[in-house]
Amino acid sequence: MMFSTKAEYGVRVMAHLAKRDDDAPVPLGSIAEAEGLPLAYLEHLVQRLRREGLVESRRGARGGYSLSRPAEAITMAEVVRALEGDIAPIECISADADGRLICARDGEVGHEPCPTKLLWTRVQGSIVRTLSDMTLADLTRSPTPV
Amino acid sequence: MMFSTKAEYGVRVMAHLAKRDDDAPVPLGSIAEAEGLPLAYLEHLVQRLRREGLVESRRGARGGYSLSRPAEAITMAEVVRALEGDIAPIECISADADGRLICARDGEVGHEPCPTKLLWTRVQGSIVRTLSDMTLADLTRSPTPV
DNA sequence: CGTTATCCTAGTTGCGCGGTAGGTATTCCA
DNA sequence: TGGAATACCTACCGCGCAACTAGGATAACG
Repeated sequence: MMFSTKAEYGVRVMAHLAKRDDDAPVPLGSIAEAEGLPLAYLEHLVQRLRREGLVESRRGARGGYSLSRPAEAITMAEVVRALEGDIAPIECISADADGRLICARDGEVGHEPCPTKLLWTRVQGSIVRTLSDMTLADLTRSPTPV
Repeated sequence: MMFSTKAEYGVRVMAHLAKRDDDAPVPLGSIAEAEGLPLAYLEHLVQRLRREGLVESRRGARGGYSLSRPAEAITMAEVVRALEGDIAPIECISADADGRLICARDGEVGHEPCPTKLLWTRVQGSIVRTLSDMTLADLTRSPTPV
């Protein structure tokens, strides 16, 4: 597998929130119970989502979490990136500030650019593209139209 | 990162072999030295490639490895799958014998199919598609035409 | 004030990645 | 015919990180 359970669980939490799009916050405990996931662990994940501005929290009794934007305005690329960090197929590929892809192996051995760079940048591009083309709202519009 | 160094190193070995497409086998030691990678580790990786029929070996002095097919006939999907195992974005998504994608969470909680399945199957599809559309020969045709 | 919740910091545990080590089998060449 | 040179095989290992758990502090509501 390529993404960890951070992405798996975190996406399920977001999908859960997207279904209840009334503004009332949902306590994480009820999500954990409904999804069968450990609450203490979800707390870590949802903090990442909050720091990236994808969810808002209300503390105290009758508190909980809610989406900070309508589901149509949240791309899955944002969600996954918040949970997993930068999306790169392998270690040596990363994006600089401008989003341009750089390969750590380039110029390492002295001669031409790393021949495998082409492969990994294409893979990276296709992953990011499909994640960016999909919003949270698309997840709620099941049952799965493939 | 999503793929381990198995894929990274293994692809580099294959790319190395693709450049020398004269039929003489290349000893792994020379590849390890040229690429700056540990020989003993590469031996494990190249065994996976051999068991999947992607490379052929000749033992003994003047032995080594060579591609078992022309580079144009080896897709990167085959290479990566030989090295990493089945390609799945997360644990709960896997392919059955017919290549149909199944989600381990489906029907787990009792109600509707897992709403996140749509996301992960799309990601899986896009990864496999880009890996399948590319052959080893494409890697040798650098310098990187993006 | 007590209950319900988020928030924060620290552990803990198991496992798999990224190797090493050492030996055996096979083939070429002088 | 006997080394070299190579592939092949099995076993082992250390360390980092994923996947949690624990326990408390803080805040809001009734």
